[in-house]
Amino acid sequence: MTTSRDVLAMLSELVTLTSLAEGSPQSFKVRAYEKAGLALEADGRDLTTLTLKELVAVDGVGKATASKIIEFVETGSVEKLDTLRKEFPPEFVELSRIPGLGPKTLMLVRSELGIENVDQLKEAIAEEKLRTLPGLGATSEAKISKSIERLGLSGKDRRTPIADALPLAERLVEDLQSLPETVEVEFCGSLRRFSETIGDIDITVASDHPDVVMAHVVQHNEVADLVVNGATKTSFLTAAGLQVDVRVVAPEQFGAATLYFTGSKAHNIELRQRAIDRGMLLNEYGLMDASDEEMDAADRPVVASRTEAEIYAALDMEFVPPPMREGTGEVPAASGDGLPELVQRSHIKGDLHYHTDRSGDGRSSVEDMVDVAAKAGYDYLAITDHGVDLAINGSTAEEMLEHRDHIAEVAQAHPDMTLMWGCELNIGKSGGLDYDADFRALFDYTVASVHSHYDQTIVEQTDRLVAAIADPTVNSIGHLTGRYIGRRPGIELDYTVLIDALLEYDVALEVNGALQRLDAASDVVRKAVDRGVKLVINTDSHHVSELGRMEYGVLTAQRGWAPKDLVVNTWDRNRFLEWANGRKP
DNA sequence: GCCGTTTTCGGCCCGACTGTTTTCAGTCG
Repeated sequence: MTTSRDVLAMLSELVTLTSLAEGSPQSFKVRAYEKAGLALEADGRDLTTLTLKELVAVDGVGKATASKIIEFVETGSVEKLDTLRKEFPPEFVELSRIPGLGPKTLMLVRSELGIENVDQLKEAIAEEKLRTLPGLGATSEAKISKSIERLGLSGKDRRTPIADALPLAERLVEDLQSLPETVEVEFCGSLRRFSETIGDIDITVASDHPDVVMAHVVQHNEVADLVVNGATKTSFLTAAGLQVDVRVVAPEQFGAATLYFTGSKAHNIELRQRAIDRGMLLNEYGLMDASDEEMDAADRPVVASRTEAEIYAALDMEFVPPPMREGTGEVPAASGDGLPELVQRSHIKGDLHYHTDRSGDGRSSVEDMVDVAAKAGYDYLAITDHGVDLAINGSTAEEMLEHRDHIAEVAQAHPDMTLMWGCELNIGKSGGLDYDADFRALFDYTVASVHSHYDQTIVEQTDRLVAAIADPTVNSIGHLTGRYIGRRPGIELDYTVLIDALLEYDVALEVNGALQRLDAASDVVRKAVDRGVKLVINTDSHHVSELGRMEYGVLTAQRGWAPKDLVVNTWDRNRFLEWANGRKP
């Protein structure tokens, strides 16, 4: 059966192969496919059910792309794609993954040397044949040779989980900040947009002394291999094969630079188009008045450049928070009807998925966990240690009752905070939950989550979740798919059915702030938000050091366009408690 | 391939770095 994901994969392959055929990834045809793919992904509807007319109605999708999608859904293949596949077999396409080897050079080595795969390319390099081609020399040959060696270890399509990239980026920013010549530093790119996997780390430095900053970067102990080293830009690979790009700009250009390097590419293109429509030019150095076309680019009067906020304002737009900058409707929204009132970290009034050492995997005492929550300024807190079904980590009914008394004691020391005795229920293979229904009903608050049986069909998994959602003792669904980003994919679900159930039973969907999880994922959050599903942002803390995850959960929710009012733990205490008690049998 | 207060053609975001040239093409983001 063809799915939306298959359609998007088909378009993605069309992008790859067409950029070879056109000789440039910047070709307008390639960009058109790319744009159509992004637009359809953001659309969220089941692409296999849309008519030609409905497809063409999507901004960025024309008749040609729409016809290909219909052809694909009806026949399982696309003639144009089949033709391209014959021209560019997989082993040849594999060559395009080599960094530094673009479509032009690729077609040159194919036509001149008959190279069709990596082995033949290696052979040609060994025989020093590449350097004989026009535009190439011994240096290029050596560079390509090196790129082949690290193929798969680094480069174009290797993604790093955010949990690995964020700590490194924070260390690098801190290090660069310590230079006296540095005015400001920020990591940008997909990391700042809080994408769950990162292609490379982009760092923008504001300084009047780019030479000092570049010299400092080159000698940094994280540098395993220098890729690029210019006057204002240095790129290097870490020992783990992650690429880091550092760019230096003048302090008065910092806003334009961070805006540009944060992207996304699609967001930037829309902003630049908006600038052009207003007789201006937007690049990484600023927003310039371009009404005098004769004028040298360098002489154009700067309209805004110091901060991102000034640039958005000069483009007659609301400020767009980085997590929303994906080119999925945020530019028109920020220029017209307005962005939603996004949830912010400062709105959060409580954590509702929170462990203590009552759980086998908890590592801090009730006293300490409650203490740090109180210091974080929360009005309410649900202690949700594991239920009995999670054998190693869970607690029996008797242990849970003792735990309740313990929590009540600790609560006396925190009169300003409502402390709830809760539970993280385990969703069994077919949707069963811990204890019996009467006992479950005793808890002040529950979060139900999947911890096992990851290998069932999408229908079985969806049924299992719906069964849990329908149970009147369940307040929320925790880490929806059980994924670990980059390590374990998580269960597959029918989101239409899932969202219907969440709405019907008024159960909140968790956005789990653990960096390895960020579950529900931002695209699922956006689907849920569109339908008005209630959300809850939690840390799933198991230790007093993990409360910072709330920020990560908030950023993920922002990527899903989550408005404050749909997030139940932004509500004041009475409103929240009324909702939480609403389902009690 | 897509799009249209210049609507069926002629535009389409913008710049740094590198290696090869000696003014620029290719690649990348």
